[in-house]
Amino acid sequence: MLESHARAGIRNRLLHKVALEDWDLIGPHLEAVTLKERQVIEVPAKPITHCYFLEIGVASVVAVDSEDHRIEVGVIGYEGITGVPLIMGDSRAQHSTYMQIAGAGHRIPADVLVGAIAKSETLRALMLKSAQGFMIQTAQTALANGRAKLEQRLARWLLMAHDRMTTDAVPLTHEFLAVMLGVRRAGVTVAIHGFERRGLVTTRRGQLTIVNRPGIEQVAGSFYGTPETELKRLLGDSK
Amino acid sequence: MLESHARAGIRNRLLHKVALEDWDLIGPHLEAVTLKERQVIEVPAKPITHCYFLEIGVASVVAVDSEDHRIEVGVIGYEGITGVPLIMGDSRAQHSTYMQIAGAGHRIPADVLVGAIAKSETLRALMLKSAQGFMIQTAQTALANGRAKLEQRLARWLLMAHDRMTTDAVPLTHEFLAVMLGVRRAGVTVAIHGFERRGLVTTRRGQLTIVNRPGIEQVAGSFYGTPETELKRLLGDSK
DNA sequence: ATTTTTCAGTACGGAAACGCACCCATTGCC
DNA sequence: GGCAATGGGTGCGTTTCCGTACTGAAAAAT
Repeated sequence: MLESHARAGIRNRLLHKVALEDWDLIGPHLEAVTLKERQVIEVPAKPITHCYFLEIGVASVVAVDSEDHRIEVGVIGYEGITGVPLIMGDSRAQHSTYMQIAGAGHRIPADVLVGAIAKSETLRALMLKSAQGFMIQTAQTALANGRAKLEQRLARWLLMAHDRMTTDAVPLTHEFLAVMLGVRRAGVTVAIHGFERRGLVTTRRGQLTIVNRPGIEQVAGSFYGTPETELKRLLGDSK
Repeated sequence: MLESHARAGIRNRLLHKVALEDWDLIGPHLEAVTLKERQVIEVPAKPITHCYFLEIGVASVVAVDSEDHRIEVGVIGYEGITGVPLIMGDSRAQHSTYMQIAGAGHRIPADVLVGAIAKSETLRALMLKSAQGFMIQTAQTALANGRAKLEQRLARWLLMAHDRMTTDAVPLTHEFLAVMLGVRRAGVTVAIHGFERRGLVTTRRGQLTIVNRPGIEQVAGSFYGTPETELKRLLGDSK
């Protein structure tokens, strides 16, 4: 549980934006948690038990179909909340959600959040805008998947992860990057080499460090940026 | 405006599900409209003026970026409503929305719908579930764009359009199919030939007729079906 | 310290789709 | 009926990425 005065230490942008009047609905029910790499947060078709306000780390939302095709449809970090379907009135997870980069945050029981959203119009509006932000991200992912080259998609992903991290070191294997982008592992390896050669990143086994972010942004081009800009608009760019 | 007793003639599934108690918020404000091919419904970054409950026809929601890359992220027909961002508390359109297949329906002024959603919890829940359904569709599109072959994506699109049509004739040029799928026009032409050779469709200039739907479903495989199943679950399969 | 596992590097043939470009057929228009 | 515009068919070289698979290096396990 999180005391009212503890709000100052909150890094999660969404929690930050919870109105003072709404805080009693949320704050007392938050449970601080640490989240390991690959820790499962939601399983497709299973009820959502908790929603996570991340402080640190990156969660990956991955769509899976009946033939086991899978691809990431969005990432969630300190800017948002997991369990979007819950906000939409659906108690079940549609996608697989798990920590891609270990972190920490606060979680709230699903039923508490649902109740809070039902009670407070302002809280509901906030959550809905966050969900809308995620929707935009998913749409942009659809665009990138359909039209961007592997290299551009990789750049986009690195930038989105970087936005949600406090260091430049991305602790991920090529294998996992490949799963998220829906491409071959070897394809990722080759693309990273290209980045390395151009001085955009450095690599170590199981880790990649962002060296030249503007350079990566240039590679991603217009495939990166829209969801980020739109989220700022939705949640207000003030602070 | 639509009289209360006229509800029986409504084909739109969402309107159908509007509770009797909520009907006064909606019904009196509906305006019957016919919608031509390519008629614009929403323009990116512009305010949404009306939401459309389609009866007939198919609307296409297309994501566009600053470098003019574009791809369809979802379709809307008699099962839903346009203007999803409005339901999420956002007054501006994120994507380009226009009629892909001409039709008709009822529209409601944006502010009226927003007001109605604010007033009625049940109406809000209904609209949110519809939005959630669209979100699932977008996620599935991201999956298909990333992992499916052109042929599978084409099959998927045809099935989704067919679901929303009353005939088997899809009045579309290869050019437009190509835009929606984010591929070359010539690529669509070749893929359609393949379908034709296998007796799945027949074609005429500017038109394609679905002959063997099960065959097309087989081509699409698991890339088709999830959003459809989930929408049924969300809106209840009763009736 | 040795074994086992995981991860990254690399290669190669092939499939899928692209960019471009040209031509013909159908349709709409004056 | 003749002309312009639109839509469809086709070809070709090229790019991108896949499937598969083998290897060595680094890390983890015993």
